[in-house]
Amino acid sequence: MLDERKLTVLRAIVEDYVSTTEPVGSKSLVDRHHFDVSPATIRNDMAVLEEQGFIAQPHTSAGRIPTDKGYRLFVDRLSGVKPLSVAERRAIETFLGGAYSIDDVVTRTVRLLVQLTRQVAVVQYPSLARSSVKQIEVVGLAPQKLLVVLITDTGRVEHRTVDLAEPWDEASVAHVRAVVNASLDGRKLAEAAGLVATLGERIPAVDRANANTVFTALLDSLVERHEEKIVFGGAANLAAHDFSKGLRDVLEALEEQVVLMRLLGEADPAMLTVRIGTENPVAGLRSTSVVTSAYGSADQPLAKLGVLGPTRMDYPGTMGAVRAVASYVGKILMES
Amino acid sequence: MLDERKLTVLRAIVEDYVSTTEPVGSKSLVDRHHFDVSPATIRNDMAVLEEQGFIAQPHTSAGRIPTDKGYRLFVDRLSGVKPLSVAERRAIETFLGGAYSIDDVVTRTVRLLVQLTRQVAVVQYPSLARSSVKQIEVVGLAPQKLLVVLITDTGRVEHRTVDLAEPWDEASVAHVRAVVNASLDGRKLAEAAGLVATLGERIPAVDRANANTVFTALLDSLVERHEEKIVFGGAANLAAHDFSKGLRDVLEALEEQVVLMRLLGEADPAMLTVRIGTENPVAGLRSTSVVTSAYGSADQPLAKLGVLGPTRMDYPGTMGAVRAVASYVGKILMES
DNA sequence: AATTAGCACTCAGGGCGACACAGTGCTAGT
DNA sequence: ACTAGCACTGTGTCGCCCTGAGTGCTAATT
Repeated sequence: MLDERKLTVLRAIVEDYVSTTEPVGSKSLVDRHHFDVSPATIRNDMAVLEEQGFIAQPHTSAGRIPTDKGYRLFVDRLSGVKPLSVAERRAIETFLGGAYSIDDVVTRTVRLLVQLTRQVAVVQYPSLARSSVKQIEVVGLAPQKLLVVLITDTGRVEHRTVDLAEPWDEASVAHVRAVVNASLDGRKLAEAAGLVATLGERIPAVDRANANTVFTALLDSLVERHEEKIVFGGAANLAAHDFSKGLRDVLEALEEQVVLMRLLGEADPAMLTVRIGTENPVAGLRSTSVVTSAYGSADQPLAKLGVLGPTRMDYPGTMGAVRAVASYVGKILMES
Repeated sequence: MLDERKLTVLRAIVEDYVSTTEPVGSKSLVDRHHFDVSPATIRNDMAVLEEQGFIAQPHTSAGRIPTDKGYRLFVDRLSGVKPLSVAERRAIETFLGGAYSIDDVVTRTVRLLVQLTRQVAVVQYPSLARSSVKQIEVVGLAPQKLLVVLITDTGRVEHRTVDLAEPWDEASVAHVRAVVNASLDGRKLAEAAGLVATLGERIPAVDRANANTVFTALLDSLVERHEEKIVFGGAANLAAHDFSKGLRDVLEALEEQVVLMRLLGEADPAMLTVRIGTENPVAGLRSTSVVTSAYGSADQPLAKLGVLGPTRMDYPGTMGAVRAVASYVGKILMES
């Protein structure tokens, strides 16, 4: 029922609308793309496409714009992923290569995606699930204040300050430090978290209270849901497209960690996923599309990242950028 | 030349305009505020105020709106700082009290200010200028990769991953660690930074190359301009006010660290400062006002924070919130 | 059966005039 | 020094017309 030409028409409509932002009519369609048929024929095709719900007209005498369903078909069957230019790939490589810590990798990735797509970038911190305890430091800061530092073999550093009920003394702290390092060194974080509870008994009764406070903080660091730490950037690009009223909602959504979680969370971890307009799980983002991908190795994804923009976006280009960046970020983080 | 009543009129205009968003006329002015004179008299006053540049009319037959100069006078002489309610103060205290690390303090502060003022909050990370080296860790992550961790006595933790030219061995790393800790422990960061250059000679020639790479990373952590790390939040609140075209510029400015630096940097560190509209150093923010304050102790400010909103903002309220939050944040951070 | 030409139809957008209205500035009077 | 009264001015809005883009339909053509 949708022959070859109708699909081509749909593709043309999507492409034109994305680049011009204006409803596209039969006439301009045959002009810009060298169709061998007359506008009237195209109109018939468009009527069918509209009936099927792939395109719609804002008002009677206007051209057509793609519906979410139309974009969906476009993404699924009518377009591929546009590979980046060699120059772009190289730029990504050198830019990300210069990162000197996880936080730096994440913020650079955001900037990179913003730059590449001129839209909003969303990047989730890499999961600590596969990390192991490398070293734990316990340092006295003040008479009743300690700092607990957790270092993982993946180069992550987590820390907590701890307020104690009673003053600490050097020997006890050293002992606590020795105990935790001896028991937890080399363990996976999850594993280590399980062991924390058993550590109390190795501490002399007098120091037990303080030690437990330390253990609590440590446990906190070990189980912290890093997946929930998500950063975004490029909000200024939203203002360019005229969300008019919706902008408020979009910005609000972006500032809610929980919302961002859902946004990335429900995407298939194995591949590039595209969520178009109303397909979106978040109410405030019904007028936007999101392209997401996991990064890390294929079988062991570390976390996700993505790009958000108006449903009228350059899907092939955005997908290309997201895929490339995800791939490089994964590489950078895995080689440690 | 500006008698008592004229000032009162100006105050009334500012207050009304801030709350209604609409130009205010002589009639509504005498209605809402119980002036004992007729609208005509007020009109004369307004004519004078306009002549002096404190108010303006968008078009001939509209009411008046305050100019930047008018807001300036309002802030300087016609209004005070509105203290927060007891409930609000308590909320601040408990909310910030729950923070468990510097990063946490900063992000909570942003959220707090956003909540309190319903505008955009900007918070600068506390300076490390007064911190001293507490401990330095050097940990091997991979054959040619190390992690350098710097812990300060103020509970800050900075880290860098280092890629080496040649593989490391345990003994050398231990030696490097011992050397840096022995030489730098207890030093102010600036001081320590100066000493790093002298450390090379204490390392055996064979390890010199690797050690220098470590030193570079360490130096980097020591001198990193933390003042330049600035976080903001509440962008959604911008959409509420109708910046129309300006919004783009404002968002762009907010995403530029450098711009934020200038924004906070040029404010008087000793007290609450208000920068109104065109007084603003940043071009894109000419339609906004910024209320900033330093936090930390009075003589030793740690950094600055502030709130940004449309020139038409509730100055007394915003100033109250900024002052209160700055005070509490300072308290939290200084008690360590 | 598919395509095309021709034509009537619809609707957003822009320009125009009329009107109401809010708010002003001025003048003359208290 | 204040006020009442009044003429004046510019915005916003409503209705109107017109234009132009783009459509859908029908009848003719391949």
